[in-house]
Amino acid sequence: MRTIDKPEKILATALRLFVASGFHGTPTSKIASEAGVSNGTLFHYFKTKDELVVALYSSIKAELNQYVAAKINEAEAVKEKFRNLFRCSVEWALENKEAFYFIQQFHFSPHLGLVPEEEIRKQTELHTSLLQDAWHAKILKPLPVDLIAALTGNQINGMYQYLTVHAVPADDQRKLIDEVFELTWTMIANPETR
Amino acid sequence: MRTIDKPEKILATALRLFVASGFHGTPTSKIASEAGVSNGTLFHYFKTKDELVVALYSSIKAELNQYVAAKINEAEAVKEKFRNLFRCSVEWALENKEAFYFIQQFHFSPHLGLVPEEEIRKQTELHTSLLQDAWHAKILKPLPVDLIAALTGNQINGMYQYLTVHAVPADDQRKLIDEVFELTWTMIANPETR
DNA sequence: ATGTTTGTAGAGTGATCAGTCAGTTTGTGA
DNA sequence: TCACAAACTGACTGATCACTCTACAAACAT
Repeated sequence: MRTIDKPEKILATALRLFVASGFHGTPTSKIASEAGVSNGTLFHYFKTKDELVVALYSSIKAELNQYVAAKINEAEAVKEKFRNLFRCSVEWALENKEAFYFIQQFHFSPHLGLVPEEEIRKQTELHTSLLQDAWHAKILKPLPVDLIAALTGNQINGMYQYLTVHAVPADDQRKLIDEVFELTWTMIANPETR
Repeated sequence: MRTIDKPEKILATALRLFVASGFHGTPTSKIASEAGVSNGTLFHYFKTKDELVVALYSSIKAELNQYVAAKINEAEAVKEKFRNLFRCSVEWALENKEAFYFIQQFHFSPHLGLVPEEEIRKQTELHTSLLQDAWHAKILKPLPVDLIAALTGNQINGMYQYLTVHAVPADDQRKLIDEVFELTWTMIANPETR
């Protein structure tokens, strides 16, 4: 039982290879060898390749959620919470480009259907509860909550996409992110409530 | 030379299967048989599987562009053009869900790198020229054009995502799309210019 | 008619890959 | 010290797949 972290090493290697060549494009044998484990070991920890893919998705989502949740709770006011959510998500995405890319890749793949309903709910709980609260407090425009969720989620994607293809100095980057957040907030916030 | 439209039949079948099972998840043999052609015929028209995937992407993009371009030119004012662009894109996506899903799937796959630079430019020409014009006329906020492009593009995705999971009556749908467009426009338009 | 090109078929092939298995090593508890 | 389990190995396998090849048929040209 020499293992320090074989499953994690496998997941990390799989992430790198999946992003480079796609799920089906990367053989399990390559994942195993590049992770420094044998073929058998990989299947010892993950019964099937699909299970590996899903496990990778879940672990990445969990990490992202943990990261964001911590920062959100630092804030008091709802708007601050949203700002932190926006900021953190973008920053995390920029610091974990492969992981963020993988999430999107996974989202547009048949593997998404393999994730149990309950897990999906858990993963989105943070966002939904925040949105629900804000909506009930009439802080948001009278639009469907799910629509607001979809729009804000995609604002993050847009911000991320721009910053990945256009290198921007760190200072300007922060400013830009906050600027775009303000635009987003104006878009979804009810101007009548203060 | 019995062919009526075998290449198109192949592309249509490939689209359906790719969306259902992913690129690598669908064998060329299945595409051929479900399209009603032989295995050899498929490779007669498309030298490799990758070429088929890229050809499918190009044809879909071309179709979308043609559809949108026609409607944009109906409008005079810049804002109307943007509105038509937004409306059409969402409507096309809803009427061609598989195709729109495929575009995204393709975008987050290694195949994207196989599309020649020039083709990509052609495909985005419509959007970029429209944005460039608006930006030079100072109609838009003083933000990088590419950022505005990324944000608006993702607004369309968000709108599409919401409407695919929440069935909405056609009338309400139109209203909602226009409402979200107004929000988007407020977000990117320079309030000082009329 | 005759040759040539183009379209179509489908059996065949070599390579690849997910997953297995029989066996070895390493740690653990009595 | 020994028994037992869990971790680990890598050769192996059966299936699958992208792509080829040979053969034939239809259209067209001369």
